Amino acid sequence: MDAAQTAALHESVLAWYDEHARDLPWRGLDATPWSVMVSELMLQQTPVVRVLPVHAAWLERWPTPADLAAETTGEAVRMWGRLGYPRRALRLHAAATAIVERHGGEVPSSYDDLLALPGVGDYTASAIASFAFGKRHVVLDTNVRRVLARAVTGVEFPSTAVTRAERDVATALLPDDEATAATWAVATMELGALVCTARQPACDACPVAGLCAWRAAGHPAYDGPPRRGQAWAGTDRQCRGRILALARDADVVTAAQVEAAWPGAEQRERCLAGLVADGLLTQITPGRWALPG
DNA sequence: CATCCGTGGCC
DNA sequence: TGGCCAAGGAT
Repeated sequence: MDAAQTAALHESVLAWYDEHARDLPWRGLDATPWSVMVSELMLQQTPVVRVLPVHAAWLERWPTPADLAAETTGEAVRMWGRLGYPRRALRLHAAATAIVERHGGEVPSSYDDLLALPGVGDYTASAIASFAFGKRHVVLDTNVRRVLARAVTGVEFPSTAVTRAERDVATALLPDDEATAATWAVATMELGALVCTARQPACDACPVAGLCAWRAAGHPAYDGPPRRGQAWAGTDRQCRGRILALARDADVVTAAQVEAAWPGAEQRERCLAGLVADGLLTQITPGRWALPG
């Protein structure tokens, strides 16, 4: 993609975002870095509509990292509700503690400091630095990867893992100006979330349809390696979810309740032990468990 | 690098 | 109906 095409791509996406961006709470002018950080952890593998109410309740109860750090991890897990992957609640709590200990209670602004926090990987560190602090970073999430795969590379879906070539493409497209780069990051994500979707891309409504390599090639079908879906029925994840749901909804969970929730004894015991090992559950007395206090 | 880790909605 | 997907991270 040459300089003129890159400029056209920037202009089209940024103009589209200016017009169509959703008014999400963590994007408001009054949104704190902590609000942005909480949203990013919650949004990992979780749809926006499900995050909205939990994010609001979370910020209401714990407006700063110090507020959360002063709480028990069990309360964080309970507040997490049914967002899924509850270890994220533990990581957010641990991150809040680290922020208090290492950063005076303020969410750090540098990529490296963010990356060092629990639950913060490359994507989340880049996203917080970019969205909360206006810094210039390549923000490669599933949406951006799909947009670039289609518009630039001309394939329907990106590879399973981020490749060097893919990162090079994203880096080459990142606007030089810091503020513009930050807007570009959120704008390309939004385009992937609202228009260039995985299942039914709305090419008719796409601001870069005229520049899209995948569309120009006639929307060739994906021909890469099969993208494995995650099994669910009968897995440890389902079993763990059942058990933890009991603990969220009560002060104490008994062995009888756990047995009623999952028939297989071996798997049940393994998952129970796993939840305790992960810090999601505490054994109070033999046969009785609760969220960590 | 492959696998594990929740949950719910959609076509 | 069930596979697929949703702002990934840790190991």
